[in-house]
Amino acid sequence: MGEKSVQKRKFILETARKVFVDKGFKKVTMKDIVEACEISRGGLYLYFDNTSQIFLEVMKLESQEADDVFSDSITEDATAADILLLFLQEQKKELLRKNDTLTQAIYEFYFQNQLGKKDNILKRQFDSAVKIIEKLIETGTDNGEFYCEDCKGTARNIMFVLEGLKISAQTIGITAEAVDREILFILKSLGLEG
Amino acid sequence: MGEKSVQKRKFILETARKVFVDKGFKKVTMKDIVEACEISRGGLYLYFDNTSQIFLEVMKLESQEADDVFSDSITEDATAADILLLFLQEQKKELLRKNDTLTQAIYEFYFQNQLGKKDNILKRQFDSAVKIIEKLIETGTDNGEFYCEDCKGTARNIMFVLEGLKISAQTIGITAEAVDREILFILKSLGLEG
Amino acid sequence: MGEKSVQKRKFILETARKVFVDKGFKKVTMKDIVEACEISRGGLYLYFDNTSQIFLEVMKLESQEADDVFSDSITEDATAADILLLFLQEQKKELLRKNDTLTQAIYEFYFQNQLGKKDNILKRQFDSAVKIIEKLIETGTDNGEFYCEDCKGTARNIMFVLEGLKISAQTIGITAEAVDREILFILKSLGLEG
Amino acid sequence: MGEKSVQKRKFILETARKVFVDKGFKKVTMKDIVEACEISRGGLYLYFDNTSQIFLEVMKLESQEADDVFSDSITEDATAADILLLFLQEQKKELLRKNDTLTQAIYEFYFQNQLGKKDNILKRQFDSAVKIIEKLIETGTDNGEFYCEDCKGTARNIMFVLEGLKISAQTIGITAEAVDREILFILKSLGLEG
DNA sequence: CATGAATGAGAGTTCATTCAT
DNA sequence: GATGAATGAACTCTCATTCAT
Repeated sequence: MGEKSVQKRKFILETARKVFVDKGFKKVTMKDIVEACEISRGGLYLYFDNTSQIFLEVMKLESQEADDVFSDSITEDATAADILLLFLQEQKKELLRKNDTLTQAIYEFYFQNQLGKKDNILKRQFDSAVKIIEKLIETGTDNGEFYCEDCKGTARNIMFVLEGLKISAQTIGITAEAVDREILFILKSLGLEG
Repeated sequence: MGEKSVQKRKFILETARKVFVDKGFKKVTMKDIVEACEISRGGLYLYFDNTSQIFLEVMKLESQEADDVFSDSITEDATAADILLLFLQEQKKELLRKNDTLTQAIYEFYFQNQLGKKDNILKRQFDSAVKIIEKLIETGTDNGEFYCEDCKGTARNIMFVLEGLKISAQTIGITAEAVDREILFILKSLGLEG
Repeated sequence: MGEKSVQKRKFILETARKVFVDKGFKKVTMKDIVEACEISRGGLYLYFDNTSQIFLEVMKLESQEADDVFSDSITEDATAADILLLFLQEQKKELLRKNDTLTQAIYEFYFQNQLGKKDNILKRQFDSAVKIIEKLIETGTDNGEFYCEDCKGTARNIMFVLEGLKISAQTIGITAEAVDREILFILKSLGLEG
Repeated sequence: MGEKSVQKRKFILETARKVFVDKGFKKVTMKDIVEACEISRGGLYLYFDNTSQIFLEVMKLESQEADDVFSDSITEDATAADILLLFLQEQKKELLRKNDTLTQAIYEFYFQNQLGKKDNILKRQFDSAVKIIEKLIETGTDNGEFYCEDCKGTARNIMFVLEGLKISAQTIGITAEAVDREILFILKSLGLEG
């Protein structure tokens, strides 16, 4: 595949992302993507076979970029509490951002595609997030910033709460205040005052 | 609509439930339900106009039955801790029951139908569950069974964790052990040993 | 058929008439009529087999009533010119009455049902109208009210103009002024000043 | 849409025309046209959305061709009487041509689609025909070919008679002799002997 | 006589996918 | 590589008509 096609491939994925954000996963047809990209019907098939394949690639791109953002935000002189707070604020932003998230599409995708454990990007992301938070809490506890008996358990608890908030945001709706309340609850349980 | 059709209506809803359990919400067509019920194409339309309507009715039935089960389990001589434990065990069972749950379909349904706050059964259920748990924790705290500073906050936290577990079960998959671990974590935070 | 069924039959025809006025002929389904009559689906079939049959009967009723109205209007002391004028005014009213006419339905019906010459109520009505007008003109000419060389030809001409106005009213639309203009033109050609 | 599809588009319209001639307007389904064209179900939808759209285009084509025929027939040395006679003979042919006319379909179409005054091809055609006839009669009167007091009125009268004949041909049926009779009547009223 | 549940044919419409150019 | 016309399967929905009660 030449330089040109790499460009086009990327263009398709970026455009498709918008479509998925708008419509979720299942509702999106190859036709939708063709039209959004303003390419030919057959043209899309030169690059991708179906919407699942496209979506997987979109998620790959997405998670790379997310990682980059996260890495950047960890600076030398930030305390564990700072970073945890930052992380939670990021999550809050994501949660409440109704109109520029793949969240719904991702859930739908995993509903449809029971890919088991392999290739489950979502699971990898969840597990790695747990580890990072655990590390943070450990560090913070060692520094005397937090108080925590079961760091791993707490990390997991935090992640499940966040998942719960995320899905609630998509189904029953959730206010900024409700998110704040939950974050505060977490912080208090770590002995912080938010 | 006579006695007979009430029966048939119920039969359709029960059959449709199975279809939704199998396929989620979006994938289900009127044709799927027609075939599952072994009735005629037009016959289904005598009772329901579209899959959304059917699904709403299925959920209504479902939540009535769930309420019944729950009410029954609250006996005179059960302690708050007993009931809370029972509730969590029920949730665990539901969580792990992969092949007989509407969970996925429900999520999909609410993705598609942004019904706002009215008619959102899910929200009503969530809120009422929070209240019940709060009450339980209060009672338990008064009785000296638990220790808890912020009963409402804890109740909410529990529910969000459960939501997080539920969606995780549907997307990244979750083991019985993982659920136990989270339940234990909750109980410990209440000063119980599970 | 008992007294009761005769009543019901008539009720159905009267209700069906309204439906045909509203929707024309082709668009009307047995279901439409069932619903308008608020009777059972099967019930309608006890009286009529299809919409064509119903429509024919509606027309029969209609033409009986129209004849009655017309007969009544011919009084002893009316001049030929009076009666002709009256007839033309009646036609004008009918033409412009957009929302209580079977006209459209009748045309549609005859489009669909090429019943040849037998049973063609429309043709019978047309021919008899020509005869009546011819008679009127003859009488009027004898009385010196009109001037006319070819009475039969004039009568036919008048009827075709009226047909042309009727169909135009249903297709390209027509104003009261346009109808008046045509009536005046006819009267002038008879040596009258309208 | 390339060169090729323009051809196909035209092919579809021509084939659809035959279907409309056969069946009128309302009865015609997309399926009918698909089958007549021997193309695929989806194929037709690439070109047209529904039968109304197709019919409008068929009429457009039709009226273009009709205009061409008419223009051709007006030669340098023809007298007004010649042209008027020719026009009436054309109309007669059209009237009596039972099996190759869109007439019925056109009426049905305008029954269904109360397009008001805009886009009403029929009205435009009627009005323009009136003007042409008026001009002819004026010219003929100036030349001493005809005698006529109210040229515009006469032109309108002729057109309404023709409309009346046209609809009568479709509903009550009409013979060649009847048409001749009416044409003769018109010509006589212009002082011609036909 | 009357009801209305039930059936099944058939119309409209949309897309994934292919393939000649 | 790229196009977009073409196909056909699949879905939704509506009714005429029948028939057990």
